[in-house]
Amino acid sequence: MTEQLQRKRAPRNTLNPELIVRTALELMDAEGVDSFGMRGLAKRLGVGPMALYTYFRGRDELLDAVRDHAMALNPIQLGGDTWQERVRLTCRGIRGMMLAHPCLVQLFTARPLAGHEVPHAVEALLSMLRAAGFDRDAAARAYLTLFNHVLGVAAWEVQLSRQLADREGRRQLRETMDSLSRARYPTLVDLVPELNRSNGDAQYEFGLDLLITGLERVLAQREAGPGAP
Amino acid sequence: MTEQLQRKRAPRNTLNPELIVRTALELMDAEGVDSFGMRGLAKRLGVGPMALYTYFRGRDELLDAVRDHAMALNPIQLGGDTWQERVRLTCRGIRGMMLAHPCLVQLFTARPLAGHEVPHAVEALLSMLRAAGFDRDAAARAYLTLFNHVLGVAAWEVQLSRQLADREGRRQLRETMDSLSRARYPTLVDLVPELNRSNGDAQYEFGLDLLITGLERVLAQREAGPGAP
DNA sequence: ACCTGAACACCGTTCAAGT
DNA sequence: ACCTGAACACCGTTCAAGT
Repeated sequence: MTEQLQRKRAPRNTLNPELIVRTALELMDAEGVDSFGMRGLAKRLGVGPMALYTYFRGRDELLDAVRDHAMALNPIQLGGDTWQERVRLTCRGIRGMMLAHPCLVQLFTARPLAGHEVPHAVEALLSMLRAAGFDRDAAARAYLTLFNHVLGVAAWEVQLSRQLADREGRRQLRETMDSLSRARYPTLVDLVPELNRSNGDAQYEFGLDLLITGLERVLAQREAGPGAP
Repeated sequence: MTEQLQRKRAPRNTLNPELIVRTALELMDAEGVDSFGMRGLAKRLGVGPMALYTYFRGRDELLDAVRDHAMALNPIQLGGDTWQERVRLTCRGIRGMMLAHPCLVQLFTARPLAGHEVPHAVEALLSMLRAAGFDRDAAARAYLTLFNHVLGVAAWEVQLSRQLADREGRRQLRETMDSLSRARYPTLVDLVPELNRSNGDAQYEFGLDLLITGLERVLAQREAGPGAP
């Protein structure tokens, strides 16, 4: 046995950036970004808290590294014949990325576009919108709207599933629903089943359909614009 | 002078729930929810940290109270002739509420619909969608999509303005923009001005127009649906 | 009831030190 | 270079106590 070498303290070269990032990603996906801490990560890795600071300047830098790593794991694939299909496929890729690693939605909302992996998806969306005929402003705004929808639906899903994960969360949710006054909020109380049942995929597709329909109209008006009154 | 009474310690009945909530709201709007702490609030109020626990069970309960209070300050007004106008006006009301108190967007994303003020806006949107002719599922999904858009655009705005507030944030943002490779991301680099200039109101209106256009089509298809192939 | 003070169990991070 | 240990300046919250 090599017990003597691994025993007790001073475990040599057990750490490296990738191992740290991978373990941090696991912890964040499991417990959420808020619950993630340097000390907890260090304990999980079997080292002292300060060992991590050899590889990362601090918590924020580690968060960025985790986000880039998670995004690189699920590269979005491009394709599609029409611009509608291309937009759908890219958005679906971004959505898949976020669902594969739920902590991504929190990391996105916490910090704006930093890091090196975000621009890839952005470039893809912007270029296909421009190629479809949207002008500079419309392309920028369309991209922001689309990304916002993907992020928002994923955030809702992740948060809901996290809340439903433990007893206390379920109790709290049920209490909120039960406390709604049917006299004051008849429509809301009536639609509680639909609001809860509204699972991620259906909700995502519904909103994306609305946006693409709207974008088609923007494009049609722009093409007919200069010629018509 | 009444110096003797107010001096040093034991300041009698200086605290009450409303004062606490109002002060907490100010702090959150100014510094952000993450930076807000019970100890800082207590110091601001000139009391010990534990004085707050006489009125609120803990930090989370106080956050909920602050959200309810902020929402009650800007009640959304209803009106409009067509369902499109009604939806626009209600969404604009929700947006105004969030812009008046930026911490609201963080409080919304942190916890789902708890509290007593959220349901009012939800009921308003759901009932006008139902009255417009949307079925139960479509009304629920349309509401979620609309609310998500309003929340997302506001969150983007708030976060950006907070980042632009201090020197370090501006430097970091500029660094991110400058580090983008024009060779890899030509469209993105080209549209950086449009993406940054894309201010809140224009971005908000753009996305809302897309959604309403999409909803009009859903409604048209539903009305023509049972009769047409 | 209303507020205080000390204390507990946490944080992220700095500093000096070990190998 | 790579990791440790003690320590600092923070948290939210519990507990016992004061008035």
